[in-house]
Amino acid sequence: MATIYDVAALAGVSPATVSRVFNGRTVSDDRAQRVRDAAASLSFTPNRTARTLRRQSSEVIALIIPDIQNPFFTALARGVEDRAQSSGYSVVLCNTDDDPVKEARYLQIAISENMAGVVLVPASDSSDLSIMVGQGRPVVTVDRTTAFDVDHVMIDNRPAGASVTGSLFDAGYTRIACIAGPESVVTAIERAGGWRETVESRGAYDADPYLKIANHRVDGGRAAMAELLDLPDAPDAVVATNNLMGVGALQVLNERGLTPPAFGVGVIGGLPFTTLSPGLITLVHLPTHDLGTTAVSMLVSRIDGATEPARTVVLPGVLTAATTAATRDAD
Amino acid sequence: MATIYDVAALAGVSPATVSRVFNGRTVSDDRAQRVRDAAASLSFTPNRTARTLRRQSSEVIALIIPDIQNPFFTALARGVEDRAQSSGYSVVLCNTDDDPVKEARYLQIAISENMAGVVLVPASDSSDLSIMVGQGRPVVTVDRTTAFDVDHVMIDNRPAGASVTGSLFDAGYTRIACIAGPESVVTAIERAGGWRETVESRGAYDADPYLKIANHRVDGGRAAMAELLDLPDAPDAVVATNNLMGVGALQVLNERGLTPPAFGVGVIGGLPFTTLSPGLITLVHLPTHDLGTTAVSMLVSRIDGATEPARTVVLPGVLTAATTAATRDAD
DNA sequence: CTTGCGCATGAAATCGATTTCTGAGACTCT
DNA sequence: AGAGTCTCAGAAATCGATTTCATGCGCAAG
Repeated sequence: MATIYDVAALAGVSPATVSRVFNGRTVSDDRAQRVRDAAASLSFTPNRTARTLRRQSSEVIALIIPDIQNPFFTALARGVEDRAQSSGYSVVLCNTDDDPVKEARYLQIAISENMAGVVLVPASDSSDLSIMVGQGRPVVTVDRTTAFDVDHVMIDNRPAGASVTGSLFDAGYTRIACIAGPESVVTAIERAGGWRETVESRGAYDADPYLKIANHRVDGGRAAMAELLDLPDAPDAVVATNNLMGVGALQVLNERGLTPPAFGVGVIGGLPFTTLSPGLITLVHLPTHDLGTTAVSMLVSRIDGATEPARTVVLPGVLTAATTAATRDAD
Repeated sequence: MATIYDVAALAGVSPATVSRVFNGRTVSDDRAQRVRDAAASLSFTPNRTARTLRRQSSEVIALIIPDIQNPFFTALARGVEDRAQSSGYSVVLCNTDDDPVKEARYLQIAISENMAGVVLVPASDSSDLSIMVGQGRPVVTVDRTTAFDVDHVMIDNRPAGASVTGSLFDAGYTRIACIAGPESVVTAIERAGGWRETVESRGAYDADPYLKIANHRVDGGRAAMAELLDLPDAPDAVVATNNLMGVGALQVLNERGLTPPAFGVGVIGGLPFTTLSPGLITLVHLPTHDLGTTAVSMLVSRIDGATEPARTVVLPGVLTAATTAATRDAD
C-alpha cells in the first residue's frame, strides 16, 4: 500500500505538503497538481489508522443495538447508516443481546478505537455510560432512556399505547389485554401505561389480570398470548407493545382458529414480512428510519463541538386502524 | 485516558515492560504484578488504534452484505458475530444495497483501516476483489461466487431447487412455476436450474413461460407472482428462490384467495416471522448460522497464516415438506 | 532601502502502542 | 575461572498520518 511518503517522493515534495493537499490547506497549484498525479498513479489512500491515531478521532460511529435480528432495529440501522454516510462516517454495528456485559465491552471498544461517537439503544435502564461521558465522547441514546444526561431520541410511547387501545375499543372490542416487554425497559412500561389508562377510562373491567410481561421476542409473545387465552374471562382483543411479540400472539391466535377480526389485534410497531391481508391489524407505525437519522444528526453536531445541554427529541407513531374491524358490528 | 506511559511511570518500569505484561512475554513476577496493579488503578485499556498502526492489523473483521433488512443476512451476521467473538474479533457490518460502488468503497475502507479480513457476500458476480487480493488481505466470500480465487462458503443450491420442486410434484401439484432472483447472482441461477431440471424430468409442460426473474425483495416476488397468475395456463404451485420473494408471492396469493394448500408454495430459505400455520409451506431451511461461523473459521485460519489453495465449502439445505399438502388429494 | 508581514514549504515532533536492539546479570559447562 | 547461553528489562526505532515550528522568499508599507 502506498504511503504518504511514497507520494511525496514521487511528486518531489515533502510528506507535509501531501497531507496539506488532501486536507484543504494552502498549497501552490503546480505542486498540488503534482501531488494529485502522484497519488493517482500510486492509487494512494490515506491510512485511516494513522490518521485516527494522530487526530484522536476516527470517522466511525458505533451503533449498539440489542437484537440485530429484530426488523425494528435493522430499520433503525438503515436510518443511521444513510445519515452517517452522507456526513462521511462509517457505521459499526454491534449486537448486545440485551446483555449489559456485552454492552459495556462494546462501549469500551468504542473508546479504545477512538470512535467519533456512539448511537446506543441501551440494553436496560441501568446501562453505564460513565466511560463515554467521562471521556467526553458523544453518545446519543435511542428508544430507551438511561440515568445519564445525554441526547436522546424516542417514540411518544404512552400515546402510542393509548391510541391503539382506543382504536380497538372503537372497533367494538370490550376486553382488551396487553402483552408488554420487560419492566427494565422504559419503552415497554410507557406503552403499557397508555394501554392501562385507556382501559381504566373506557373499559368495564379490571386491567391487572390482562397485562402480561414477556421478553421482547416471538416466543415471549406466544407464551403470553397462550396464558391470556386460558384466563377464565378470556379477552377478545390484545395489544402487543412491540412487533415480535405481536407476531408471536398472531401465531398462537392462528393456531387456535382465532384470526382477526374475530379477535382484535393491535401492535405497536410494523409487522415485518407479514403475509396477512393489510387492514386486519391495528398498527402504530413507528418512525424507525427517522429515529436513526435524527440520532446521527444530533451525534454529528456534538462531534462538531456543540455544547448546549442534552436534548430529547420525541417522534410520534402513526396509527392505522384495522379497516375490516368494523364488519364485526354486523355479527 | 491512561496510556501505557502512565502505567509505566506509576509502576516504575519502562513502557516496553508494560506492553510485555499484556502480550504474554517473559516478565518477572513482581514487576508484572506492579504493572497489573498500576493498570487496574488507572483503569488502563490499550489504545487499539496505536496497536493497529504498529501491528498493521486490527482485531476487526468486516462483514459486507447486500441487505441488512433481509433476515437471511442478519442470521448470517449472527453466525459471523458469534464465531468472531469467540476468536477475539469484533465485526463491522456494512450494507451495500447490491451496489458495486458501495461495495468497492467498503473494501477500500477495510484496507485503509487495516482490518484483519473480510467476509463478503458479493453484490454481483463481477465484484472486484483485486484490492484485497493484491494486498494479501484475507477474504472469504459467502453464498455468491466471484471470479476471484478465494475461500468460499456456499449453499448446495441446485439440489435445494430440485428437492423443493420434487416435493411439490410429490404432493400432487402439476404445474409448478418459479420466481428466481436476478441473473447476475449465481445462487439464483443455480436454484432455478434445480427447479428446471426437475420440471423437465417430471412435468408435462414447457418450463420457460413459468420462470420469472425478479429482484430479491418482497416487491419483486409480488410482481412476479401476479404475472404468473395472469398466465393463460396459470400454475398451481410456485417455487421462490429466496425468502423475501416467497413472502411477496404469499401476499399476492392471499389477496386472491389462493392460500396453501389450494396453491402449492415452496420457498428456499426460512419464512421469517411468519404468522402462517407451520406445515402449509414446503421449505428448504438454509444453514445461515453455520454459513457465518464457517466463513469466520476459514477467515481466521487465513489471518493466522494458512497458505493452502482456496477452499470451497458447500453446506446443504434441509427440506421440510408441507405436511398438509397431502390432504389435497382428498379434494 | 529597510523593516515587516504573509505565504508556501520542509523538518521534525507527535499520537500510543509494539518490537528490535542492546546490555547487564545469572547460570551452565568445560 | 573463562567462555558461552539465557533471561529480563530499558532505550530507541517503528507504524503513517497530522500539525507545529522554523525558514526563506516575495511583496508592500514606511
